Amino acid sequence: MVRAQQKRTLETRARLIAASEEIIKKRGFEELRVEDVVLLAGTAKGTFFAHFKDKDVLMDLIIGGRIDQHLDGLEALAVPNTVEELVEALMPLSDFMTSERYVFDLILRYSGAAAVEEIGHIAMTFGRQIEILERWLAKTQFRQDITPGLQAEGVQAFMTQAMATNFCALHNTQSMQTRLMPYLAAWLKP
Amino acid sequence: MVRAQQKRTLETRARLIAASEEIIKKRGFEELRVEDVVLLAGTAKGTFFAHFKDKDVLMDLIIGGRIDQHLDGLEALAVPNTVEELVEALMPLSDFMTSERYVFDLILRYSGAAAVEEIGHIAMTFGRQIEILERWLAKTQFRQDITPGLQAEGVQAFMTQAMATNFCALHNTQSMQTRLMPYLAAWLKP
Amino acid sequence: MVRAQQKRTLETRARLIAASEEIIKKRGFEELRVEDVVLLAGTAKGTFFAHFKDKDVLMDLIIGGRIDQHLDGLEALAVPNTVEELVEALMPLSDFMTSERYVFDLILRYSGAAAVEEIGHIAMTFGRQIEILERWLAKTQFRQDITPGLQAEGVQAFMTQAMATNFCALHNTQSMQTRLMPYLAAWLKP
Amino acid sequence: MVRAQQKRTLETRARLIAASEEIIKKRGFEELRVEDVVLLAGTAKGTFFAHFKDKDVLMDLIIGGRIDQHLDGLEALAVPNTVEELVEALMPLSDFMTSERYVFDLILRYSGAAAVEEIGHIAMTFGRQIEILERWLAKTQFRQDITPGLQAEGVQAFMTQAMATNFCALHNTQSMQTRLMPYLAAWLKP
DNA sequence: TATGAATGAGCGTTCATTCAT
DNA sequence: TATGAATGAACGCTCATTCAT
Repeated sequence: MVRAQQKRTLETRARLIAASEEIIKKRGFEELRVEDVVLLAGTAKGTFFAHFKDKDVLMDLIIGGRIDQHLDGLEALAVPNTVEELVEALMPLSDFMTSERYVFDLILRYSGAAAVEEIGHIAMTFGRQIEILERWLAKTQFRQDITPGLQAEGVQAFMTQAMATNFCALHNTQSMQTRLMPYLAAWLKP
Repeated sequence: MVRAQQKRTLETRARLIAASEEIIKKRGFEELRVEDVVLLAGTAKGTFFAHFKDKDVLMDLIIGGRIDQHLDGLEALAVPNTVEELVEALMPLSDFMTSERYVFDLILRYSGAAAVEEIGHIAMTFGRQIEILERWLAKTQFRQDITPGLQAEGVQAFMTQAMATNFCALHNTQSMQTRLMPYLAAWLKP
Repeated sequence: MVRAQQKRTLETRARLIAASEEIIKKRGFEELRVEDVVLLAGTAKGTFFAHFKDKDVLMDLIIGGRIDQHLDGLEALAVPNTVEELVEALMPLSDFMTSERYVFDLILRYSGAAAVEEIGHIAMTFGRQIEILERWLAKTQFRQDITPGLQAEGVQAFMTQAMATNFCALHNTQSMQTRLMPYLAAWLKP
Repeated sequence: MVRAQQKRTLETRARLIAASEEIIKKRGFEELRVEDVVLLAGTAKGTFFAHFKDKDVLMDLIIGGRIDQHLDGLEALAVPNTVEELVEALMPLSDFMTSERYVFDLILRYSGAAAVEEIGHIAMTFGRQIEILERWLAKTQFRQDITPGLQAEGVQAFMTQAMATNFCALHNTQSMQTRLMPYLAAWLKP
């Protein structure tokens, strides 16, 4: 009973998400329209808003999912032993986060939640990213004077800084790696 | 004639800005509506757009102006000799930048310009802030292994990180100082 | 078994009605939402519609019930011998009918049914009101040139007129009595 | 300047109304959709709501206009000297008011305004109708014991009563005239 | 410059009602 | 009977921006 209904609910939800992914693949995140999603999913508009409080909740879900996939990728890697390897490892994630100005802005806005109960997918991934970096840094010989946790937060800070400059005409002539490297070298040097 | 017209033009512009400031004081940046501005300024809507390419230009102008005032304040200070003093000095600026989520988001978005000719007030203040920090750091004994410029960028990155966590329910139990201090201590330690 | 099920059915129905009355008491007729009713009654939405063809049937039931209570009150009274007494007697009913614009509109709409088999509670009360008035008027010396039935319909027409003006800013400075009196005096004068 | 702008405004408004009339002619009042109106008028949806607070304001305007046309027709007539003539004269108006259940309900709801400044077209026509009837009744020999104003209000009350029964399965076998006649005969008899 | 009506795309909402389980 | 997710057709709204005068 309950199980069957939950199944239908989950199916509808999956259809909405699948339709969204489809549209994003074709036209990008910024071009996603609720109208198009329900049309493609074959549901009513009201159904969309019964599943997602608003469009941003869906975006948070999908973008958070993508980031999580990248974090899965990171966890599958061997622990990087050099700053070069660290930067290299972070590139796919950074590429996704800067793939669209719209995406980057949305990530920044949702990276922190005003209330604990409002913490969404994207905010969670920020915590998870710190944990991964922390685990890595605990195993490296980079720096021993500060905790791996603090080191991890620093890496995140510099990564954000480097990504932000990606959208800036003054700096984006260099590749993300080239921008990120000196920061991390200076931050992590023993 | 020309002089008279220029005078009138400048007066209109000043009225629009004054009206905006008035509204911001009462209701905050996010609640500013062009409609209300022109109503209070006693002009037509079109006049607003004859003076400012779009609403964001006005925002950039006002927020950039506020940041500049804080930077003036920084320049009036003695060069900070400890991380504590540095953090202390940066607090008023950081307080303003985090006064509203809307303001913080807008600052981040405008901290870099997509095109060089589009560089606005806020983007300029980021450059200016780096210069001030660079000058300070050149005179301190914090760290000698990397350039003051790189050190300055790191301070900015950590400040952004600390400000972002301000809007996050998980971290904002601590004061900005408490959050910023460990970053800068670790980043600037000789 | 059948008996037991019927009992449960009646209980569910009673719970739905009780929940509705509760909500109406707190928020008024217009604010009643099926959603809230089933929530308070602890049933599913579908259950509501298993008991009432649509929301209006419930409204018709409740409002009709209230009107019937007022008609019971009328029947308990001595036959009014003057127009003043007649108006006085009708006040409680008129007060209820004009308690909410929404209620008045709904009563008007349901005072007649498009099909004979659709005649609901409210429509029945209109018939009953006519009968009561007719009985009264048959016993009075008001007017002998037209039938008590026609007199009754006229009283109803004027009562509606007076109630309608209750919602009109131009007329509602006077009390319902003051508005209704001249009509009935002129209509019933021998 | 002002004149020119007013002209454009009036033209747009006229286009919206004309489009609405067109749609009403084809599909009736109840089937009018804002979406269709702006499509046919060639304006943006926002323009509609800039001219009319909501759809009901437009309806009030159009229905009020139609009623006014009928009242113009009444004023062009010779003063009716018999109840038959009076009823006959009122038929076109009554026919329009009962042409759609939707229209009749809307008229009833808007016949009185909660606030003086909210008085709309329909409410005005009710006042105007009273004035016309009053003028007529002042010239007739119907009844001399009550004022023409009171007589007029009675006529309106009975007309409403007769129209309401039009939508009622129990009464609408008779024509409006047949229903209205006895009321007015009894009400206006000298 | 100044005017202000018009634009316009899309979001979010509403909520009684239906229907498959 | 009971369930509750899904429906669906508008409506209303937002509000920065444009453009003809």
